[in-house]
Amino acid sequence: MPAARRRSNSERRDVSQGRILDAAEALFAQSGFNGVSVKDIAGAAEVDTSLVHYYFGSKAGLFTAVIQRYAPRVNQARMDSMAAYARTAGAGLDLEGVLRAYLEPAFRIAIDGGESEQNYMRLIAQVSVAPPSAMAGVQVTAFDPVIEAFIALLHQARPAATRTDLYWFYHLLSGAITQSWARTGRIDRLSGGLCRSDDLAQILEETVQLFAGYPLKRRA
Amino acid sequence: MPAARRRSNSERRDVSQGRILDAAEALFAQSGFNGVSVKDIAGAAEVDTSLVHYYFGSKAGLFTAVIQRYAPRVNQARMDSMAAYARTAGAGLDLEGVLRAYLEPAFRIAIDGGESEQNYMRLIAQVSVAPPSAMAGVQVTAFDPVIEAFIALLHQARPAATRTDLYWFYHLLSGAITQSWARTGRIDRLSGGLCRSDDLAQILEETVQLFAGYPLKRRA
DNA sequence: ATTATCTATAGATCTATAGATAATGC
DNA sequence: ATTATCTATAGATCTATAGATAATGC
Repeated sequence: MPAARRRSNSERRDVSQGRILDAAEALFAQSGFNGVSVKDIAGAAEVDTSLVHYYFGSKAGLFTAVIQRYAPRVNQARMDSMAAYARTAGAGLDLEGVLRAYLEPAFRIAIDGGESEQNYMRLIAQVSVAPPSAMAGVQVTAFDPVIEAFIALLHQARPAATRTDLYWFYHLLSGAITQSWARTGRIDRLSGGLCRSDDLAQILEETVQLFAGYPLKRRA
Repeated sequence: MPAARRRSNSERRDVSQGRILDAAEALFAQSGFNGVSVKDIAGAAEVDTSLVHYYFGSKAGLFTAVIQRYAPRVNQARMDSMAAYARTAGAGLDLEGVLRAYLEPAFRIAIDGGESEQNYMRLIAQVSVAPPSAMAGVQVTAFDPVIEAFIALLHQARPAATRTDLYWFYHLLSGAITQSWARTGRIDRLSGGLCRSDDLAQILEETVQLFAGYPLKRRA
């Protein structure tokens, strides 16, 4: 039996913060901001309650830290994917390609990632439909710049569409995605098992096919 | 000044229950089940806290009562609308018509109704994406039978589609609707005011147009 | 006599902090 | 010396109920 290894302060810090963030992410995703206590989170993370306040200041601060943890990774993956597609497709850029370039990275992170990434997506889904007051007043604006880039690409794929069209299109698309991230099991129950809400690869295809069919052009 | 009118017990009961349900609906929609206290609700309803327990037993019981209040009205309106459409359209039944027959009634209730109806829709939206544990364990199954009827009509409009196709279609549609009921103001901010998330009449049109364009037929 | 409403409070829980202790840092 | 962790607790708040009072019912 080896002697207990000496851990540096930054190691201890990282480990504790990571445990707290993982536990908070899972519990917030499961029960919402107000459905979980700091004590619950500390218990799940196997640290003391006071340590949560030591590192994150307040419960709201912890919530914000959870939300912000993977945002840069998701944003970067989307930006890279859209840039790569725009480059390869050139003038042949189309709606299906743009949709796939935007949607695929986040789905890939959820599919390839572990529970943590999936809890994160579920949490983002809830925050997306909740009024700010329900979730510690956290507005999710971290993804906004990437959405602007996505809208710009959509415009290239459908030059005749108005900006209003494009934003409504995004509104409906984001709703469909939110529903999928949430993984409530509702469609499993309704369909009698034909569809599985955790089959993200399938959902990605369904989403692309449905939304790629839209003319995105103002009716008379 | 007239003498204080004598109110019957059933009147007093209805008034108090109604005030409590209205207040609960508004506050739950704004802050979620766990973001609101019974005291908050009683205060907004201008009744005593203990009256809430007298009429609804528990906070969870009140939440369930709120959810169930308008469900029959929404269900009945949808069933009537779909039956009427199936009758008039006959063999000429198409996807756009089916979508409109299913979607229009709930939108109409929200558009023609007051704040209460709109708060209700917002609450349904949140419950739809929340795991059961986040919302007093309330699963929304009240609408399930009507969804089955909708799926059956969809099948008539797209006979070649598989049941799996139809359920995925419903999954994505319900996400879009949920996002719209939630009225988060997000699309208003993103679009710089071009789109308004409380313009339900417009959203109904956008939703019908987008989803009616889908071939709903298995790809190769 | 029954139903609706109010008063008062039990008992649990929650967020947050002050201050002590135990590690690592250098 | 500084940073991480633990102990103990303040002070607020929360759900729920027991029991009293004030209405209506008949």
